[in-house]
Amino acid sequence: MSDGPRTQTQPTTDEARTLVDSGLERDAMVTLFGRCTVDYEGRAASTLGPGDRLVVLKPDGTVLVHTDEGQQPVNWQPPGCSHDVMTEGSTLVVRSERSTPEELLVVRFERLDHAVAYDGTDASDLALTGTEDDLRKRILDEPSLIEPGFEPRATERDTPAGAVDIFGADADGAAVVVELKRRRVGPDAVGQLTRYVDALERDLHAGREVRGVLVAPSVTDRARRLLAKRGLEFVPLEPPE
Amino acid sequence: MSDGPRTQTQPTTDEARTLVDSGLERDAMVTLFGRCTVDYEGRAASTLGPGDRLVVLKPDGTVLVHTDEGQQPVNWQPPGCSHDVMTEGSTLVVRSERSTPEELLVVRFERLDHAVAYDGTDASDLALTGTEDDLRKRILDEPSLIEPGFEPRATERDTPAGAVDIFGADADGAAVVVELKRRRVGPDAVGQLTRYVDALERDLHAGREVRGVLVAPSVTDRARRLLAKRGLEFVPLEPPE
DNA sequence: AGTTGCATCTCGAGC
DNA sequence: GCTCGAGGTGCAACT
Repeated sequence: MSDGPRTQTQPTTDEARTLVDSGLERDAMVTLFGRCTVDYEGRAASTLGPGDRLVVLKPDGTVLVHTDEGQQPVNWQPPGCSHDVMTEGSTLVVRSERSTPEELLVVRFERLDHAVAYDGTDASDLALTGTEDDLRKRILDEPSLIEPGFEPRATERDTPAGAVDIFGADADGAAVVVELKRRRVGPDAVGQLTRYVDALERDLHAGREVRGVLVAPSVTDRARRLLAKRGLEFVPLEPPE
Repeated sequence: MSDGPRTQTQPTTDEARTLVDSGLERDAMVTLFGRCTVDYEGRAASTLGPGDRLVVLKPDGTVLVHTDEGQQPVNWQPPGCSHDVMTEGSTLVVRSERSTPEELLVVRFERLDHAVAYDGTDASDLALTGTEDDLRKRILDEPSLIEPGFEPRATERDTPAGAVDIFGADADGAAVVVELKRRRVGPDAVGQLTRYVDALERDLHAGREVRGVLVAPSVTDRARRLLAKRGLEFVPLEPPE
């Protein structure tokens, strides 16, 4: 059963520090809301002036600093950090640090409105459909979706340029490289397919043609032009469901 | 100044619905915590069984569903959605919907532990250094970092394959394409540079050599081999700060 | 609204 | 630990 969350409204810094410390100690998720500044240094470096934000501390070492806009946190720290909460006078300070790479995030609360520690468990896994893997299964199940006579020979076949999604042969026995994308593609996907085709043409007997087929729901104009210039093909196909 | 957040512990569904509705009405950030299931359908589709999660609703239409692990939300909705909160018996239900593309997220709370509406403002912008743009400025400031005699002629020069980061000439007057990356690069960056070099070699007088230079802190083995095979060059350089 | 490429991308799988 | 590519990527800039 649940006790409900430990919550404090307009707490003193000492009260809040205790709530955060004990919360993280027992693997709770902790949220803080108030006016704060944020400094980050690591792979890049940033500063953020004062503003009202929601700060989420997870027991796995994650930190998220969310403003009232946008899906992405304005600042963050990935899982694996060690959180450290302290007081500097009447200021609550959260330091989250990790190594490899060395990164430090510091949040300083000029004003703290609210602190909560949430205890909970989550045993469920997300079930997601409509991925590139679903598209691959669809093709392996019905190879003629690529073209009549297409025969898959390998998935994730390795080349000096990386792993090919599907490698196979056409009705004439020619090698075919298939690159899959779950959504409309641009020039980057053409570059990827090009790399694979080039690598296999060098790997296999010189002179043997290797066909390259891009499979996606659709392509942009520029991508279509690049495909044509490189002699590559496009098959429109969507992931199932 | 601040009244402090409106907060409810173990609220009834009606109480919570009112708090969420009025909170979003006045552009507050709203958080809910409890045992819930999540269903999503749009660019893909997903289901998530019951578990304890933190749900964040932003006034710009963002939804975030966070478990106690990971930096990324297990489910979400981007800005621009319209939130709808309702009750199904004793169950609180949040529906967030948008168009282009058509997407729907539904969160159903079997048990609701806590609801908060946070009022706040944030006028500060993030100041970030160490980006690719900083690296570009560094090179334009001191072109000899590429090589003695290098002269930048254009940034973001357009080609049929996309825009080139820096286009210039070497001491002999030969065309040089520079591709910048703020961090260690793999085969994808080589493919990108290859596309640009190929495009420019066709655009400029045939026969004129176009050099391709990848600028990054470092490259992977595979990327280095691909560079060599394509006759491209690498200059190790990091963004400033 | 569509395109293009960056991102402190994150994440998982493979090695 | 590093490498590589997918992602419901998000996001800004530009057309």
